Amino acid sequence: MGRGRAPCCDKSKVRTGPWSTAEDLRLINFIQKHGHPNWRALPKQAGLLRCGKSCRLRWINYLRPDLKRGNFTPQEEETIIQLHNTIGNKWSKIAASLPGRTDNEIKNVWNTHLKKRLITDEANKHSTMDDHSPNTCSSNYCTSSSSTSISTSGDDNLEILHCDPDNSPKQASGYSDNGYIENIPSDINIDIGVWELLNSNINPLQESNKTDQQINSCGEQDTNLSVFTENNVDGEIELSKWLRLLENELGLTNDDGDHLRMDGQHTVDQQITNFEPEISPAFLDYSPIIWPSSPQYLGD
DNA sequence: AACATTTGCAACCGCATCTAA
DNA sequence: TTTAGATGCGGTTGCAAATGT
Repeated sequence: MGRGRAPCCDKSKVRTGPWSTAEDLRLINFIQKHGHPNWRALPKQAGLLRCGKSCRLRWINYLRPDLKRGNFTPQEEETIIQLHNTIGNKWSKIAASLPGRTDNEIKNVWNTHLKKRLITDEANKHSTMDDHSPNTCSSNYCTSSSSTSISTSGDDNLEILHCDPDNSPKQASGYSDNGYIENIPSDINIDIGVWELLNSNINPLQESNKTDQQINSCGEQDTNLSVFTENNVDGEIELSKWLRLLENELGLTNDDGDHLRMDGQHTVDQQITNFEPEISPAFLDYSPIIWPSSPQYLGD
């Protein structure tokens, strides 16, 4: 161990920053097909202009199908507090005790909520000892500035992965200055679509006249992306077609099938098109998926 | 309404550790 | 056993959204 550390990649040749929908789909597609035996080689094999570490992080923290989403339950928070009290900042160890949660997520929750809450509770305890006033700040996420209570539903907020309009993302904003879309309409729910599409049972290309249902944000129409299977020899072609369907759903193409930026302008990204011309440059560049993973995107 | 500040979290960085040749 | 590359991990940062003034 302890060799001189070689750069993990040539930073000038990789993309950084938020992942686009197409990048996510391409990563998902590749891992579904091939797994991830070698993260370093994966970006090139998958046609992604990303560092292997970035791909790994994206998959582990965001795209893995077994991830839980939504707020932490009081039980989970209690587990984190107890384990942190025992082993400290061993986030991966703590995450191992919380199935579906990532070390990064736990770290963020600790730093943004739990640590502050413990400090507040400690302060309250001391003040209570002074004036014997009841501690009214026992609810979760009750910080000094607000009292956003979290859902305590028994199914750990898994409802957000289904078609619950009340829990759909209220807004997802991108970076208009960089060409990212300004807003994703809340009724698109791309977050739901991806995994439901991946897990569903009807080949979209055999059922191509059912586009509306296939890419339906609610995923109520069962679909099967056979493009994601090893056995499909035309997988890449089918994937391209499927991505086009998805682009249509997202409004990334016009009626003629031309690729559009979300602002309606045509666009070309030569770097990306060099990899796979079938994939819309607009799609690769201008549509970051915003998953409903954070309380701010959830309904009241 | 406009601006400033705070919050929350995805993503990045770099060191530690693991693994295979 | 040594070495180099790959992966894991924890700290930190950047930025959009939320909130306050």
